[in-house]
Amino acid sequence: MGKFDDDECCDMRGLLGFLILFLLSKKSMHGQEIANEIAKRKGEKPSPGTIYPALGGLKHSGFLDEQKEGKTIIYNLTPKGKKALQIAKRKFSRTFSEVMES
Amino acid sequence: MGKFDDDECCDMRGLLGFLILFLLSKKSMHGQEIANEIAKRKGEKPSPGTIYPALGGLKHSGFLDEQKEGKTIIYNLTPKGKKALQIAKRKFSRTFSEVMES
DNA sequence: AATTATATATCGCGTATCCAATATTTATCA
DNA sequence: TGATAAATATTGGATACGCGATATATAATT
Repeated sequence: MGKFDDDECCDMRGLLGFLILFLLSKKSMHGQEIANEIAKRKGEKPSPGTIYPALGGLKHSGFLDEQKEGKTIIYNLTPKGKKALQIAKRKFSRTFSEVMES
Repeated sequence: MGKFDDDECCDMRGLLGFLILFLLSKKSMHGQEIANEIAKRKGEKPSPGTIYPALGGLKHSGFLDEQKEGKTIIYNLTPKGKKALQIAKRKFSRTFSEVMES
């Protein structure tokens, strides 16, 4: 039936890769840290089946590199990732800048 | 086979419904006007197969009502739509507020 | 009235997104 | 060492997203 419940619209899918790149641009982190940062912002923690494929995709595209550290894997932005983030940020800002104000 | 080309990341899918609600909160519009507003921001005009189903979904969820005016259909936010937008805007801002600054 | 243009509607398709469940690896602790 | 916990990885499935193509309705033009 209805795509949305009650007074909830817009499940805010998408932009996960973008958000990950942004978070990593501020601080290198491992997967669980990233998931927790996202949880702080969106209210829901992405499941393992969400976060790790997303990280894998970004890595596969050359935007991230890894640095294994015992049990965890620290992700960093590559230069290509930084460039991609800049481009995406411009597009994001053009699209949504007005939304923020109010 | 990489999901992203070259230095493009994050195709910015999603949030179309949210963007439509936001645009309609500023001004009642018909479908093509909305599509053009989105084109101005995102750089690409959503196709008919994108915009009309999106509008239909929002209407079906009770967030919009229509007002037929000759050839066009003017969409307005319902009270429920306004409320949903407020909720979504809070979530959006919590998630992405830091991205804007820089 | 016939043609053309514009707005809206719908269908089929491919892909992305995300989750739940499960498995695997590595660390820590009893 | 053996058990537990944490981080990562993978798989399968449901849903959403968005496009292209096509179809319909209404308006404007001739």
